[in-house]
Amino acid sequence: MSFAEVSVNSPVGERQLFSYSIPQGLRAVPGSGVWVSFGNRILQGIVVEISEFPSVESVRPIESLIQKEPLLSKTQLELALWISRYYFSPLFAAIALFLPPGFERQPQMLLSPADKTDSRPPGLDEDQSRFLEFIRSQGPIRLKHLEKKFGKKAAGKLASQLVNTGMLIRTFEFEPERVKAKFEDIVKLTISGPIENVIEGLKAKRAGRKAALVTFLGSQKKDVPLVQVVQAGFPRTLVNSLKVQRIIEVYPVEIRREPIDYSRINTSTALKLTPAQSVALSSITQNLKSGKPGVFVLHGVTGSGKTEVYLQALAENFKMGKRGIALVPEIALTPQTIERFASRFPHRVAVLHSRLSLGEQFDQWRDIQTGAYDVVIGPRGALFAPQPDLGLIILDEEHEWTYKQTEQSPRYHARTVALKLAELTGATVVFGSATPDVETYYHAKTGDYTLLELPERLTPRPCSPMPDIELVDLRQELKKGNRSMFSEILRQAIGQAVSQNEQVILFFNRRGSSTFVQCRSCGFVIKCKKCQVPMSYHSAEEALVCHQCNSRQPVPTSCPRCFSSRIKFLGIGTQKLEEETALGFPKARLLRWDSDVTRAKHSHDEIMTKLKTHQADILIGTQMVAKGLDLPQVTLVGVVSADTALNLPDFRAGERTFQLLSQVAGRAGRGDRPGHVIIQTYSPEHYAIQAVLKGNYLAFYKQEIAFRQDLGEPPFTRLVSLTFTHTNNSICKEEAERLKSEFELEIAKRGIMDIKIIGPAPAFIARLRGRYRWQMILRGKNISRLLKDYSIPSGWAIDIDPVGLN
DNA sequence: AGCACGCCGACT
DNA sequence: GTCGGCGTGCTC
Repeated sequence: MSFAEVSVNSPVGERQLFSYSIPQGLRAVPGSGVWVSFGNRILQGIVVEISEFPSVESVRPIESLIQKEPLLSKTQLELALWISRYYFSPLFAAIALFLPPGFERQPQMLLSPADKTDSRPPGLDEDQSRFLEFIRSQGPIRLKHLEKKFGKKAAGKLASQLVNTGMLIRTFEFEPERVKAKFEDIVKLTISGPIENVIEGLKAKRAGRKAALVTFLGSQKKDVPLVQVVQAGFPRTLVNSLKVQRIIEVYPVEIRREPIDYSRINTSTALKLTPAQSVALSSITQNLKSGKPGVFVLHGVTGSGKTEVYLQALAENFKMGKRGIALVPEIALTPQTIERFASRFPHRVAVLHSRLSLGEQFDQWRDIQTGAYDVVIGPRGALFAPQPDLGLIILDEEHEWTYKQTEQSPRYHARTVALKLAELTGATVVFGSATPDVETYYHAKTGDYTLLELPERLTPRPCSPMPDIELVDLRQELKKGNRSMFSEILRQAIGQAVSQNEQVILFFNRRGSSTFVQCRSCGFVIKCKKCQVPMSYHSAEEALVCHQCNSRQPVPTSCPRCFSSRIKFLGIGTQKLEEETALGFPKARLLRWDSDVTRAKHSHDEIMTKLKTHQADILIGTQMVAKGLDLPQVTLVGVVSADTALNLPDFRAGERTFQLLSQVAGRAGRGDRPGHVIIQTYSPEHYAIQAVLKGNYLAFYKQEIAFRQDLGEPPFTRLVSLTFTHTNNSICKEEAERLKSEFELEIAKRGIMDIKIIGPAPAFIARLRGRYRWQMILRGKNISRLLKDYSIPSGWAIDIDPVGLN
């Protein structure tokens, strides 16, 4: 007798596995999806292991298998267990990453009347009677519907009262299956002997249309889908009557919903590589051949041909009978990349992302599992595709923060998980970027990863060198009395570009823009005296708050450094920028692009089309415009204020600024006219901005890594962020402080030396959806020693190796 | 999540 | 005295 240890789809706190007996004849193996009873409900679960002895005395049996084949492979299960341990996430949440799209189904409570009689039992109050009568008139009904009619709280209460008195019966049912395989009817001729005989026979019976249909079918090389038959003008009834006559047969065939439209894509072949590309490719290929895991950092500026290296490495990988996964930061912004993959490997590229219909996702997933695709491309979640024989994992633009999942547990980083997956499968990993993450580059420098450099920009057109970049010191502009958002230089450049029928991008970083306070005369930013982090303005309190130590100070009326009274919140948004641009350049056609605009589903494509067909002259936008736009007619990029990202209370602010500005700069001069970039800033001397000016990653890296070492930030330490949320601010604060002292006690008890607790303080996003948020950061080399065997109290969200401000 | 158990305030 | 508020703990 053996038992199944099952991870159930229910928030079960500390307990991760539950033992169930395996009924005779039921083939449950690790990875099997099962239905199990749990409390009074039936839930989905995944068998994690088979054990000789159950963990408790009395166990219940597995109800049934969800499907015959296991849903997770051994490797996937192992990776899920690792993710759950490393990121302190519930096991099922980690397992769910690997499940087919639409798999998860929640149980729903169903209420039905206990008897058919219309008897009115005594002792019911008005609400109860009304509730009961309603259900009796409707028949069995979902609690969800009743909640809509009676209110969530009232419905739940009335339901349990009436169940307890025996008036109602409570059962559970599952949401209907959300996706199914799609079938298509195919028409097939089933005649023996020469087709002419049949046609003649039909004609003799004056069945001209039937004869025509048979002729049509006979003229086709293959069996014909019913839709095509109907399209050709043969009515369905005609097909049916031929079917009755046994002249044809209609059979269903499962069809693939394929998201890539190949009708618009031309096949491409491998390009000739530059010497640097060849070196990079051959060292990746060598590793592929060795079958050992290896990690490469492909560092190359925009346009240096990283994608070509990916494509040829994938081709080498296929030659060895292996498959690959290629991750991109955001699918919506990388249609060109997908097209390049699809044109090189026609019908061998799968895409997986949430914008596909569930049906498309499901079909892609299943076809990937059967080995139909040589490469899967998608955002971070594509890493969990059931790609067999994995040999190569690519992360394009590996520095992008979208690779970190932040909103939902497990808060994993695709880069970290990719390394673990490679370790388990023996796959080769390639991290590509023009501005590698400082931590990644550090590992490359110290020899943990292999560094591959692509120094030169490929110049297919005779004159498209790197754009020239110009800094504008906004303090000087103010001295000259220019208070507008445009410096004189930028204003002139925009005017000139527009008059020459060229396109302009104005980049404006809105995030956190209204939270810090800066002197517009000398550029001084008010920072916390203890933490040296920019302080955030809180309008509710009329105060400046440090988001690291929670210290406060009043909003000053004059600059503490130069005593100017022009001290301001930098609270300008894209809308205001749009207004000012419209006023300054009345003839130019403007287009605004930020998250407010692109929330609508197809607006992205609309904007791209408008830009490509030059229906707009000036594009105004936030971070989105920095990525992946390949617009040859853009000659000028203006960065309205480079300082917003620089002044976020985050140690990665400098890195973020460097990455963003480098990316934005790369948008200019992609056509045959040279590009020009103008960056407006109050801190022109800042090393991150200076490095952008010189286009020198290494200079930035050296400075940044020195700072990280001095301040004891990653990669020299590790961070863990803990956030507690509550509707009541003081309860929230209290709990945060309670956990801090608990940690301090634990640190002392375990004798750990090098952990620093930062905070607790209100999180950068101090209030979200009506709930207050308090945060504390653990920083140190040995955080795992503290968190090992430590159970995080409920209500806390834990983020291991956090990125950005949350 | 759902549900039971259990302990304190406003009612017959 | 009781009904019911929601805090805590359990589900193989």
